[in-house]
Amino acid sequence: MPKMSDVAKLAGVSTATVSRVLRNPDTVTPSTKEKVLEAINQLNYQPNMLARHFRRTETNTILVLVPNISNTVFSEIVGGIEEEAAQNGYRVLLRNTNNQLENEYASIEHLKQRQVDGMIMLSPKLDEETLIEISHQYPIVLATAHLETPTIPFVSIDNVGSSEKATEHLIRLGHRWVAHISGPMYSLISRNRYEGYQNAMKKHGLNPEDKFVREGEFTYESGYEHMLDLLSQKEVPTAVYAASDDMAIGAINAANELGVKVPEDLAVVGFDNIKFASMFNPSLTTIAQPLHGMGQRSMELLLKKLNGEAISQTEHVLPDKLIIRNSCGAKHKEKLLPM
Amino acid sequence: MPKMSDVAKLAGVSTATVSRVLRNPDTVTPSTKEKVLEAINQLNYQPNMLARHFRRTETNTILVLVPNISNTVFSEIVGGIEEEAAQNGYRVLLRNTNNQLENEYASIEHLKQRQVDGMIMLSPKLDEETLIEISHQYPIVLATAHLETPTIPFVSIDNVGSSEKATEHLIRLGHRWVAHISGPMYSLISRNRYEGYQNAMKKHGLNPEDKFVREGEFTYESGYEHMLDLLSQKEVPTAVYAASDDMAIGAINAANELGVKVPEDLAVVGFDNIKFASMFNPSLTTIAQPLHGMGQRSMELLLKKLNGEAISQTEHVLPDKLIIRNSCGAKHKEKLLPM
DNA sequence: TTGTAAGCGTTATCAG
DNA sequence: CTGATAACGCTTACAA
Repeated sequence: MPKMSDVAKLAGVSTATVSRVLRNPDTVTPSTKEKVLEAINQLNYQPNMLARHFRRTETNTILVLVPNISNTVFSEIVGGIEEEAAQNGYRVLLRNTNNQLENEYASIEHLKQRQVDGMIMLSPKLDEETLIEISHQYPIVLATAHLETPTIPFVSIDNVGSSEKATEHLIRLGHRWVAHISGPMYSLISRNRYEGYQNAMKKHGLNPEDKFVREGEFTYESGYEHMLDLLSQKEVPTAVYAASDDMAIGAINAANELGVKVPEDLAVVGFDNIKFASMFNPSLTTIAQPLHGMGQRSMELLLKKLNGEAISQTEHVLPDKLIIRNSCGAKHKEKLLPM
Repeated sequence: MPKMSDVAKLAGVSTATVSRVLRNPDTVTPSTKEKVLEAINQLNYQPNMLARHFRRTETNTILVLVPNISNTVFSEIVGGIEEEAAQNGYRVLLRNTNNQLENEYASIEHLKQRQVDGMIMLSPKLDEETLIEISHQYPIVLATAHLETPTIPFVSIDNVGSSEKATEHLIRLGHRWVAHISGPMYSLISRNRYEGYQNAMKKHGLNPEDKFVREGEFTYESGYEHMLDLLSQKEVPTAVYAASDDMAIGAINAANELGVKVPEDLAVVGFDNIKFASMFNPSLTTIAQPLHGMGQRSMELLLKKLNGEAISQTEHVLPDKLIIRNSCGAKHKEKLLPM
């Protein structure tokens, strides 16, 4: 494995010059640059990044913490991050936390030990205090996350508003008994989506009764179980808004299991617009987040942090969109109720 | 940021001793070890991994190349890898190739530049020659891949046999016109699965006609398109075996689109047992690969390579399983035809 | 514009 | 069992 001194020797220059050719080519005379490049070629020299990183205490690599790599929501965000990173000479490495808080915490080690220069956390589960503490020491950005006190840059959508929109869509289709299967309440996102649901209900003079609200875990299984439960009551909802597509699909399958037809007997709206949402039968009406754009924006913010630029705005709320497909029954109806 | 020399000074020992406490605690007297640990604690010292890695020319990190992080097949394999890696003090970083050959090739840089010690490639697209060349220089292992010449350790299932099993299952349900939507033929896996399909057909005296075979790309869209095409012919298959669940789901939706009921009018079998296979309507009959186990095994093999142990066996074929659900119609039939 | 030389923080070798 | 010291390969003042 040839080293820089080998190249220097062959080119008849000093290692300093070789280093300059590699990192500041403009500060070197074309003719010597030529010689050096030729030597590099001849020896098939590759800089030892371990040495370079050590010397410069930086890696040009960022870490993305993904709760669950099999969730298309996250993989699309990662796509946006990678694009922006590549354009700026950064590498992206992913770490799957498997939704384990401990893994999330453990990944700070990568930063502490300087394996990566910065980190983007997708839907972090760590408490706000801990996050702020980390952010105090290392460049981090959050995505699909929301903070009470936006001291750390984060990228998100308006979860309250989008939830309101989703719920209102069901109400305008004539439903009065709209149920909600929420995400876990320890997550601010879940609380926000719940809040949006409540807002919409109240706005239309409906009472968001406890018997129609269930706290799920964003998973298929929890959607399934809670729907079985909701449908086993004396009074049964005619519509349900689930805070994730996985839960919405679970809910639909539970309804089918009980002979309740979707969307005829039960209208369903999900959240996320995962890849499977359009493939499922019935196709899912859902809220789409601008995932790619969210990834890009997060990386832009992280780049600013890495370059020591000031970040004037920490709260980045991007626009979402209600995508109407078949599960809500809108395509069966002639028209919606007025707003 | 305290360094080792700070700890040494505080503990009244040399840096060599501190280093020993950290890496070979048994070679140090308990009492001095105590002192050192206390100093470490007091200073909240964290070793600088960049320096350590540089010095030792190793990172204790491996890279997993994933074609598509949103494919549950891969995420489960990664789960197995991570488990095995963690037990052996290794970190796992992922890199999404997005199915781009160029990204796959580019990721060799991580190895060249020593950012990681080794690599596991999931379903690599690079040609065998290139792979062997890489393997000659760096520790790599392949998973869900198959080589003509098994010079590189790889973990796989018996794609021919499992395909045969899937096709035969349809034949035993009484189908004679069984179509096959394959993966791309540049991939050996696809060719193997196609071979299995052919074997089963011939074994039962059926002619695997070209008009019933289509080359897809493992994607939902390709399954959808090819099924539309298959069903638009004069003679129409009554069963289809798709080489991936994504394609099988696409095929089912295409059939539905044309008013062809699954499984009543068309029996479908997929491959992979992705998470959605059981959630879909109808639930998918499919071949399940022991994904977690495959991940584990790949990491075991990579560990051997990293430790310089000899690998006696390079070909690792794990057992698969046919999972019978609703899409094949077996649950409607009284009994299967004899083998 | 180029070269010299001093580190970066850790580990490994060799004495003691 | 412990300490002194020389690397590891690269970058970067500083000097020429």
